[in-house]
Amino acid sequence: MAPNSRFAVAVHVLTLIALHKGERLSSREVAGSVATNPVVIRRLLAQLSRAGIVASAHGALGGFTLARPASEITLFDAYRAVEEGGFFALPEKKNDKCPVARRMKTILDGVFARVESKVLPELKRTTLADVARRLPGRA
Amino acid sequence: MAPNSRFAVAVHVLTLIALHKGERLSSREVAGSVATNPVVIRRLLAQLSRAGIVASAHGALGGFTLARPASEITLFDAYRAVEEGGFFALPEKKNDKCPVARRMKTILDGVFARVESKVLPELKRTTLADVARRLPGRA
DNA sequence: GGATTTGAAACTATAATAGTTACATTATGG
DNA sequence: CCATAATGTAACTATTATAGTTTCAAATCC
Repeated sequence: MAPNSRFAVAVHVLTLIALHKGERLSSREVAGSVATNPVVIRRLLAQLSRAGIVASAHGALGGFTLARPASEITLFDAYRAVEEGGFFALPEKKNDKCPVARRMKTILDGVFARVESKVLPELKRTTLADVARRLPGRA
Repeated sequence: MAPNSRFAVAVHVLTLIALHKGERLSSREVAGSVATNPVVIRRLLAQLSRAGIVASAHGALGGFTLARPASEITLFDAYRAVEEGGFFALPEKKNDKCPVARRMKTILDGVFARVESKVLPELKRTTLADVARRLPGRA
C-alpha cells in the first residue's frame, strides 16, 4: 500500500470484513482486494484486533471477523487503532536559547488540539455500517 | 527538522518574522531558532514566498519580511502553501476486479472531504497575529 | 497427520524528506 | 568597482518511516 494510507486501508479492510458477515476472511483474501501482501494485512489487522475491533481465529478455516456489529464501530475507532500520532507533527529539535522556539511547542499544541477537536467528532459520527451501506451486497 | 513537521515549522518561522516587524530576517537567523540548516529554511520560505505570504530581498541586508500584516495571514494560508496533500492519503494500488476496492476511493473521498470541511475553517480562524500575541515582544 | 491459517520476527526495498555542499545572481556600501 | 553578504536553486547524501518479503512456530480443522 502507499505510504501514509494506513487509515484508508483500514477502512477498506474493515468494510470488506463487514460485508462478509458470518464468514471468516483470511488475510490472503483481504490482501487480494487491497493488492498487497498478506503479512501487511495481518500486521494491520493485528492493530485492529488489539483495539478490540476485529477477532481472529487460528488454523484452517481461520480468519477475521468483526468483534462487534458494524453499526457500533466508528471511523474514529479505526483511526485511533492504526494511527498513533495526531494530524500534525511537532519538530523534535529547537534552539532553547530562542524565546520564540521555547514557547512554540505550547502554542502549536493548542492549535493542533483545537483542530483535532473538530475532526474527531466527525470521525465518530460515521460508522462502518454507514460505509458498508454504500456498497453492493457482497464483495 | 522532523519529518512531517513542515506546517509546524512554517508557523514557527512566520511568527519569528512577524515579531521582527520592520526588519529583514536572514535564513541563517531563522535557521538558528529552528535548529536546522539555512537552505532548508530558504526552501520553506520559497514556498511561502510563491504563495504571497512573505517577501524576500536579495543581496547584503537581504532577508525576509511578511508580505502583508500578520492579522491578514491565517494558518490555513500557511498550511496550503507548504502541505500539498490532504490529511489522509489514498492507496495508489487496488484490485480492480474487487467491487469493494473499486468503490472505496469514492467513499473515502467523501469521508475525507467531510473531515477537511471541519478542519479548514478552524485553520482560517487563527491568524499569525493571534499566535504572535502569545509571545514576548521580540525574539 | 496433513492442510491451512494466524502471529511474529527478521530482513530488504522503497519513498519521502531533511540536511549538506556548492555556486550563480543580486544587492549594499565604502 | 570591489568586497561582502544575502537569496535561489541544483545536485547530492543521509535519515527515517513504512511497505513488502521470507520464514517459521503455534493453532485449528478434518
